[in-house]
Amino acid sequence: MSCAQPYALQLRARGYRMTPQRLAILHVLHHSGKHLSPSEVYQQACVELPGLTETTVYRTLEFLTENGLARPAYMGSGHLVYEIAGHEHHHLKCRICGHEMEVRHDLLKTLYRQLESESGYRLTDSHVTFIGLCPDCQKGE
Amino acid sequence: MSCAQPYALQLRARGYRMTPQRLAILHVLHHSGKHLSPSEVYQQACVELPGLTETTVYRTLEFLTENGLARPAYMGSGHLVYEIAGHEHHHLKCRICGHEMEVRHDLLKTLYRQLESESGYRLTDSHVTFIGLCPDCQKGE
DNA sequence: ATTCTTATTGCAACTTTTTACAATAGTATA
DNA sequence: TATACTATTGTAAAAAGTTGCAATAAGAAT
Ligand SMILES: [Mn+2]
Ligand SMILES: [Mn+2]
Ligand SMILES: [Zn+2]
Ligand SMILES: [Zn+2]
Repeated sequence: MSCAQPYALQLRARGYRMTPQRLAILHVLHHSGKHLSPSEVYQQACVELPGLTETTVYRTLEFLTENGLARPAYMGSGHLVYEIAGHEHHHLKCRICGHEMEVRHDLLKTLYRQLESESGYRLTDSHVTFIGLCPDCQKGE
Repeated sequence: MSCAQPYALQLRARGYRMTPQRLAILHVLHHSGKHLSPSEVYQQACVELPGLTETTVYRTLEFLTENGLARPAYMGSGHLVYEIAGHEHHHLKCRICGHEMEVRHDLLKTLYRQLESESGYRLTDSHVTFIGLCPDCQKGE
């Protein structure tokens, strides 16, 4: 529960409240380190906070996303997964074995600048997942 | 219905069948040109083919995706939308007004090569959506 | 034209996700 | 510490999306 303080402050600064539900969900995301589906978040957070509902989990994940504490990732499974918002990164996933690796955001910096100057948009966010064949799975082709 | 021939051939070459359901759905995607949700596809295709079911629409959109005739896009709404698979492109969307524009795939070519050499993966696909503020919406900031 | 194989569909049941609204409970203020 | 304000939650119902299976029909073979 020691991870709570900074999150509480961030929320309060924006006029929102820290609640046992948000705390439990943040705790799960913070200590898991992995990508979790809403259902996985629900199951794990329920242990810490019995009575938590799935509705609240969905709402909270969206809320945390909007406030920069969580990040959704569309990994091609057709369903969103979530992770705690630490360093900004993207994903590269093997379409055969499912192996995932992170893509540093600075690899996209040049592209970002190029896009901004071409389009006139100011980029603030992106959903980026690359899919391919990992070195192992390329051998079996 | 004149758009059907090439699609039918592509499917048959892979051992699959062309059906009135697939034809109606392809027809909708082909002539819409826009991104459509499964529900929009269902409603429009139903006009051409009464009796079509939503189950079939979901299954067909996934089938067409796997076979390269349709492409899903995750536009940040939390729901997938689909479009006919023409030229390869990505998307840039304004988080305020929702305005969308296309991003040419060749802008990502350099990044693709860099990623492949860094990771050892062979890239085959990607889900890429950029989000930001369009020129108009930047003024109101 | 008829038969055969099996890919594809519709149906019904199920799971996942969203929504509306009244009850609850953070937190600021006195 | 008690009070007031309203953000947040749980409940129940609806909507969106998935799955298993028996019936159907596309297309190849005869
Ligand atoms: Mn990640
Ligand atoms: Mn598009
Ligand atoms: Zn692999
Ligand atoms: Zn805009």
